[in-house]
Amino acid sequence: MVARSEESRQAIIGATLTLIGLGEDKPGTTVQRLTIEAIAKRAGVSKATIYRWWPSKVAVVIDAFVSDYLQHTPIDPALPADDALAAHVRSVVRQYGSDEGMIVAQIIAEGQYAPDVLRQFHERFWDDRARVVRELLQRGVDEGLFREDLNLDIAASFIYAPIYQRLLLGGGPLDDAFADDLLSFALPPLRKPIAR
Amino acid sequence: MVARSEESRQAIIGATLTLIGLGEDKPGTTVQRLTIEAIAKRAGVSKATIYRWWPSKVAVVIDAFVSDYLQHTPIDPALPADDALAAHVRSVVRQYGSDEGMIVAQIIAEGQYAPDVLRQFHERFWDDRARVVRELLQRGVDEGLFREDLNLDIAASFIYAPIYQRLLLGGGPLDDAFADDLLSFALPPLRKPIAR
Amino acid sequence: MVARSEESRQAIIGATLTLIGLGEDKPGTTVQRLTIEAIAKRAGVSKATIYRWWPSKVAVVIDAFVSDYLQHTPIDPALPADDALAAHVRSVVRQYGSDEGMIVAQIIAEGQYAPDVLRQFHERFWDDRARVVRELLQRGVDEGLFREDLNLDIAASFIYAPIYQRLLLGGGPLDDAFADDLLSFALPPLRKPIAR
Amino acid sequence: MVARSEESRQAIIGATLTLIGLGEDKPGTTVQRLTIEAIAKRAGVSKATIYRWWPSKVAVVIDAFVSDYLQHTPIDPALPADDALAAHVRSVVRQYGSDEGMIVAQIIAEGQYAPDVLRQFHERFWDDRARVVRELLQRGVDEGLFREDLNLDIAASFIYAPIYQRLLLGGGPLDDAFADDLLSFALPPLRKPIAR
DNA sequence: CGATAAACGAGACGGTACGTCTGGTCTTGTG
DNA sequence: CACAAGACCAGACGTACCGTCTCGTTTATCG
Repeated sequence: MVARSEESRQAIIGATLTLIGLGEDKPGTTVQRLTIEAIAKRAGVSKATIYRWWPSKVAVVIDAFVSDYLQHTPIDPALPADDALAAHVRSVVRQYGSDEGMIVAQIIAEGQYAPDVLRQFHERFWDDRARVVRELLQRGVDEGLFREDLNLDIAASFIYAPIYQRLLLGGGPLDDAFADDLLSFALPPLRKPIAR
Repeated sequence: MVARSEESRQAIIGATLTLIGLGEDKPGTTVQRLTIEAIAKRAGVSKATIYRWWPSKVAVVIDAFVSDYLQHTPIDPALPADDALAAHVRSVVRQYGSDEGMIVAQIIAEGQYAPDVLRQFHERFWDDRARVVRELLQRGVDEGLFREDLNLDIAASFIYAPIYQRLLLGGGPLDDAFADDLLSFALPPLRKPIAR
Repeated sequence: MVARSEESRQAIIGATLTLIGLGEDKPGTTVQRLTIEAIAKRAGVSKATIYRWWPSKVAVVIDAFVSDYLQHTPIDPALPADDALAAHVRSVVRQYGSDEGMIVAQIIAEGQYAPDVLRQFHERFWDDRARVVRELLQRGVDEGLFREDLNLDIAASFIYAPIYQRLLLGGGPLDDAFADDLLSFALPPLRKPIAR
Repeated sequence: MVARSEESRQAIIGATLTLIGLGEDKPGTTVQRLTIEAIAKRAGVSKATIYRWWPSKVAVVIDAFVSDYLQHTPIDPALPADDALAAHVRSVVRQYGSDEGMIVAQIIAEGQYAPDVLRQFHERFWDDRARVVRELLQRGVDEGLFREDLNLDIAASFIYAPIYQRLLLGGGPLDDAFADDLLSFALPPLRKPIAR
């Protein structure tokens, strides 16, 4: 018995990142045009080795992206919940406005054809972030900033919705101005109504 | 000079709809797996004829979908603006919950790799609907139902955002319950604050 | 009824000659790569017009070649038959060593696939020349230079054979040296044996 | 590394022979109409496999013809040189009068457009036969049958010339009568002049 | 410590589709 | 009504990848 070669794994992931334009050098294809053959060639690895360990090229892309590239957009526990949420949203928007956004968009695109890709996307991207935001919203409720009847799931999900919409459908840049528009639309209904 | 053959056009569009699962018979592939070769074969048409009139398979799909299939989700002018909006949202959600939604999702997916697909999507799907909703929102403002400082563009866009999110990212069914959640989240911030 | 357009005919023949590299300008394709479409385009003529008057592209080539290009290699009646034959052979060899030879070779090549092309070749190239040579051989017999039991048909044909062999199979240049080799091999057996 | 599949090679060569009409079954196209796609289909082989190992369809044809089909027309060392030559010529003429001749003619035809085809023809058909005939002529000289000043190259080449002429230009059948005509024309000049 | 079994590179293989090209036919409108 | 313009069907072209497979070759354990 021989253990899986960590060297090969790294080579494959590195080649993949380079090929989709996230590495040092800059070939820069799309996920659609990325081929297993190209990864194998650039990684100096046999096609069979890739097929042995990943079920599809998208799986390699997700693996590469998550394990070696993804930067987290943490939430500042020192800020009040509404400000922390605003900061988080701006950070996410900025992240999705860069090359990373394009890859995420392409992964979601591939997910339209492969349910397990979408599942992977949820497990490795979405769930963590949604949970963090849910907790933040709960904190806001606890702090008396947000209304008590808030449906955390729906709220957390809908705050992100316009970001993904713009990422996937376009219609304008993912920049700070957009983040501000988003916040000015989505924050008010979260707030506790002013006592009257 | 010889005019374009309407017969061929119909055959191509019909074959395309059938192949992606929207026709009478039910082959039912995805847009990704759909091939020009298959369309040509089923339409009894030469590949060259397709390439002559459409730049890509996605262009054929959009054309087929819009011109022969798309059902409009009209807005009832007799209802008050808020009720009309609610009815419209429920209608759109229901539409996207069906086979049509899958095709829209796949078109958007292809759009991640071809900017002009996304542009086509905007021109032939989005713009009309966004305009209609904008007008509806304006009517709501005029009727005194919605707040006067409403940014119509942003509002119209963000109302749709959760629908596309669920369509593309999953996370639950596109059904009436979802429509209600969406409305209960998105409608309140539109309303004119009750005079205090 | 409108008469056949001589203007079109000339344009088609001119375009064809140019395309196979015998015209003023020098595109220079082979007969194989020559297409009716290209002829039509360059002649400013519809494809249908060509198909109406010629059965195939090779027919156009033969027509163009024979009617507007072919140079005759006449036989000098002032010379003794053996010298006249030698001059004629040198002239033919020189002609076949040029661009014309390549076209003849290509016409013969096409003739392997179309019997009527070969027939045309005989009728419009070969028969005249063979007859002329036969007459020359007869003259040689009459003049007492050539043996009386000469089979004129066979002799005429076999004198040309090495020329076509070299034209079609290669093996060396079609130049004066070759003509001399040919003559020194083929002339002696024609001659009347020296009385012994 | 995996070795080349002899099975595939055989299938391709067999399919090719059948398609050009030399196999058991009898489709019988010409080399011109023969397509790589048809070979691949009939051989149950991928097009890529053919392209991997042969540069063109004519290369496949030559390979198939030479390696699996070509019959040698040996020279009988027991006969005197002139009789052996006559036997050889009759044998070659008979061979070229059959289906094999048609294929050879078509290969030469293709050679007009591809120099390397002609080169292959020389290397794999011509050179051997020419050498054998040269040796035979030499033997004839040694035996005192043929003249001592014979240019072996030219003589060997010119003996074949009328055969190729009739093969390629037609003008009559390649039968024994033709072989006899050829011999009665080409043999005498080879012979040593009778001492006078 | 030598056998053995997995992991690996290399790449051949049967397939499928690509987008381009040509052939030959047919249609329409113009001079 | 001959013609140009060119749309059309048919299908081959050569290329690129797919995913599977068989090769040796190379380790790393285990008997």
